[in-house]
Amino acid sequence: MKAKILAVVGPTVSGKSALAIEIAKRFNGEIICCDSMQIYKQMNIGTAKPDGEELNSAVHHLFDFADPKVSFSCADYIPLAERVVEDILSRGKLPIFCGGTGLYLDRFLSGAEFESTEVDENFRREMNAFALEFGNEALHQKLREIDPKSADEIHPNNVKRVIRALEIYKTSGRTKSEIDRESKEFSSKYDCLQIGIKYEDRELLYDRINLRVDKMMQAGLIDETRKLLEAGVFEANATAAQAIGYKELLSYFNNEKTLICAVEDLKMATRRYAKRQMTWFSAHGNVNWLVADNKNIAELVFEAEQIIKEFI
RNA sequence: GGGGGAUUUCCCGAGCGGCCAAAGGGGGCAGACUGUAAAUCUGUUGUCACUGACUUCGGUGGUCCGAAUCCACCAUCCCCCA
Repeated sequence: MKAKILAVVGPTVSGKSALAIEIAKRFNGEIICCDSMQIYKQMNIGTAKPDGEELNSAVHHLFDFADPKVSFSCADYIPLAERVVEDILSRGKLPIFCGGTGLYLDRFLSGAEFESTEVDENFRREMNAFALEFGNEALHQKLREIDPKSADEIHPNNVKRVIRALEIYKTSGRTKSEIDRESKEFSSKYDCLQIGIKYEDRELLYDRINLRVDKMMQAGLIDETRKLLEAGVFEANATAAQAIGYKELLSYFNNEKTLICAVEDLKMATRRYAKRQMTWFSAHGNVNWLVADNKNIAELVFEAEQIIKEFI
């Protein structure tokens, strides 16, 4: 019998955090961050991290602990999440993943053991230079020679992925497609019920995004960005520097854009992100969708409760 | 009052007689995603009965076998001279 766990997923701004807290209260649960950006310290406003009051209303794990200057990846996340889940289960509580980073959850639930394929920054730089000089197709051809299956699956223009596939071969001596195939043989140690929040009316979701961004600005996103800038987060080229919110405001600091334009960019980037998340979640995992249009939190909680009761 | 330049598909912007439903970019929409994922990449974007037809390039009328492209007038905007 596999241990039962929960995950609250969905696009940004859909109300996952609030729902997860209510579920935690009702089912003796503890929340685990499944968001690639809320894990970082010093990034509170821009990542819409749960605030003090929310953090007090349920136990939260893996939020606000990583140094934004240090690169953190999915690979780092998995073992940490594993440890936290086991800890929560050992205390007889219900682990509840909450967050919009579909890849992290997906990789965690796959149960696959990770190969010790390392990151090789020099190799990445070298390959990038190669692609710049000889073209994306030439780089892709290199991949085709060692791993035709991956070459078929990765578009030549997706240089980042092509390089990663090459890097896997270089550091592990095995091809990406081989490792992928083996990883499929693993199955999850957990029985995870995924609850998703979605808005059928896109306008509604986009209105929420715009409102949230305006609130972030009022709450001091500019100052928070300035502090990250001064701390050198953006030069570090770390994962945290990719976070939506800060990088858009950078063009304002550099006098490339007016503040109004930068904020518009931020809203747009958030909308696109939300769309990518919806695409991901509708294609991965078995999500039980709750339609949030015109519903208040109490109604959503009630619907979620029904589904969870049946699951548990 | 006189002279010059503009007006293109949701936006910016190429085109300057046929190969134009109209380059390119942005945005929109859809999708992919297995150790960088709030990242990266792909497709699509006038309408339809969609290997073809129809309507579009400020407006109206011309020239021509044929016009977004040439001419005339009108409208709006910009610049220069007074």
